[in-house]
Order: sequence, then C-alpha cells, then structure tokens
Amino acid sequence: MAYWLMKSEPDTFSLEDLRSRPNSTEHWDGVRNYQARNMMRDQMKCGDKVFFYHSSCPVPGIAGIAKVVKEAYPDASAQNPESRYYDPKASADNPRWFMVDVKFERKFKRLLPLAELKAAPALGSMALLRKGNRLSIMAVSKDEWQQILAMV
DNA sequence: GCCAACGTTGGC
DNA sequence: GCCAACGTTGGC
Repeated sequence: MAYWLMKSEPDTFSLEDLRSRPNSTEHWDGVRNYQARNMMRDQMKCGDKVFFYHSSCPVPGIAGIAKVVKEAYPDASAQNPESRYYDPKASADNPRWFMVDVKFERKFKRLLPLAELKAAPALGSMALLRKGNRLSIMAVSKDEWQQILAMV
C-alpha cells in the first residue's frame, strides 16, 4: 500500500465536502498536470491512503485522510466543453486526462498546518515542503506518513 | 495583491 | 530542439 497527498482548495472542494458526498466518495477530476496524472494513472491503487491537503486558504495544511477506492479511468470533464476543465485535445479515443475515486476516511481532530510541517525536522525532505513545488498530487513515504500522524 | 517557481505553448 | 512569452499555483 502506498501513501499520497492530494491538494484541494477548500472553497472549491474540502474534506467535509468529500464526507458529505454519496457514500463519502468522489472522483478526483480536473488534474491537468502530466506528472500528477501519471501518478494517478500508473501508481495509485485501491486501498492507498491519501492526506487531504487544503491549499490556497487562510491556514493551509492537512485536514485528514481519504483512501483510493477506484483506480484511474478517463476524466470525462476533459471532454465536456461546459466544464472549466475542458481540454479540446482530449477525446474518447485519447482521453489524455485521468482521475481516481477517493473516499473519506477520517478528519483530524485539528487541521495540521503547513507551518508545523515545515517546522518538523523529520520532514525536511518531504516533497510538499520543497520550495516552488506546485504539484497537486505527490507521493508520501511511509516514514513521512507516520511522522505526520504522530503530530496530529 | 504580490511574486517566485514552474509548466506549457508555439515560433523559429 | 531552443527559448521567450505566457498562464497557473499557492504561500504570504
């Protein structure tokens, strides 16, 4: 089983929003970055755990945990001209973009702020904390996962 | 709102 | 294949 971190803007889609979806499950559409797509398409497996990260908000940080419940399949929003994620280069033959389904697992007792993650010596090499990192999906090592859980 | 850091696009 | 211009992300 692998560990991941996925970013979402809580104004758009928060961990609470995920919890309130039918079966607490939602498809993770709108990823339009090849590195992030490749991780979803090639590496994310059912049962993998995901830190749900709130970005672009007053206190960015990890809100809780979700898990992968459906492996990669074409992101239909790429083929929908009405969607803000529409990509004219995507087609049924060549969907170009993919998504997975994630299910709410639990919300932390408190949001774990980015500032605290930055201050933790054990997380010094974490991808999330690298300067200029803008990937919306990234791998988390088992060590990092456990360190972070111990901080909540 | 600012700005650094990237990723993508497209002309050549 | 290079690279400038542009767009986006996301913390602050």
